[in-house]
Amino acid sequence: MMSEYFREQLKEKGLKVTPQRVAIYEAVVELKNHPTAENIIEYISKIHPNISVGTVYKILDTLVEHHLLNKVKNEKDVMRYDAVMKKHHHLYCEETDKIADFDDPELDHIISDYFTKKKIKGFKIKDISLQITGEFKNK
Amino acid sequence: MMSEYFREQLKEKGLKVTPQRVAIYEAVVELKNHPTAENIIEYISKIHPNISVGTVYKILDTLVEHHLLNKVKNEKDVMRYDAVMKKHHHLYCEETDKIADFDDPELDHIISDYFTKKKIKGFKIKDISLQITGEFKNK
DNA sequence: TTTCTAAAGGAGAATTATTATCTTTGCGGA
DNA sequence: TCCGCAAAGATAATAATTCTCCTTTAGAAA
Ligand SMILES: [Mn+2]
Ligand SMILES: [Mn+2]
Ligand SMILES: [Zn+2]
Ligand SMILES: [Zn+2]
Repeated sequence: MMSEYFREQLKEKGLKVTPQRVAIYEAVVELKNHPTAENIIEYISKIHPNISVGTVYKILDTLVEHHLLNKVKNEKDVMRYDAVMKKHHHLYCEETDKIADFDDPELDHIISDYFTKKKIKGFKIKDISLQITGEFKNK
Repeated sequence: MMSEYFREQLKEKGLKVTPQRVAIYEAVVELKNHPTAENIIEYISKIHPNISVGTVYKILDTLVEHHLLNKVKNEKDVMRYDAVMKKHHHLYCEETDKIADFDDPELDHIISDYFTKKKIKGFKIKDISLQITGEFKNK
């Protein structure tokens, strides 16, 4: 089972392993395209028909707080979630609302190199992420 | 008056020049830190005590649509606005919710160079922006 | 195993940000 | 100056999220 690691993580952080937490985490992993709370509810409603909307939000918050999930910025008024915890960038398609992961160590190296040489005065950088907007070519 | 340009722009785009539009635009320019609709309402309520909340949102939308303002992404559930239309990046402070502009043509050049050489398969890039999180050093 | 209890879930109300509707106002062309 | 339509105002509606309060349950302890 691929959620063994997740269960372990919950325990390590002193959080209870509940079927709801596991289902939500698995949903975020399964649902590509950085799902919304609504996407997650729809997805797991087959297994957990009675899961409460408030519970989903609460669990998402808890998991983000404990670094088991990430929130993904976007210009819409809906938060989206990501199970990929490794630092990475995002490709945004404005037309389709698709968000894809983009990982490029070479580029990261170039950028972090640049900022070790050229500091931003008055600002201590913790993290840099690229938002690449454009469109996915179908075919 | 510094909003002459703005008035001109409204006319060019066939939009009426109203005191509310001017006030909102000036508020976004004046209020540094990429204000929210609420910030804007508070700011202009001295001059326009009766401005309607819905009007503020509608005007902000209109101005964004006509490229006279920009929306700024952030992880909170409130949209923020920017009068700086030139492409630029943002410095985010998680602690204080401050968002500052960051402009660096040299860096932009390096990045766009990188992507002319190394394409992302299946994706047509329209724009790249950096989100730099960290903290502002107070003095 | 059974018991206990704090943590977590469920139901639904409340809140927040935003959008929509509908009426009134006023910008700006003629 | 007049007029029509775009835009503003008031307020209701919606959407996403959070809160409250009560019930359930994970998991530690007995
Ligand atoms: Mn909202
Ligand atoms: Mn919201
Ligand atoms: Zn991602
Ligand atoms: Zn800006």
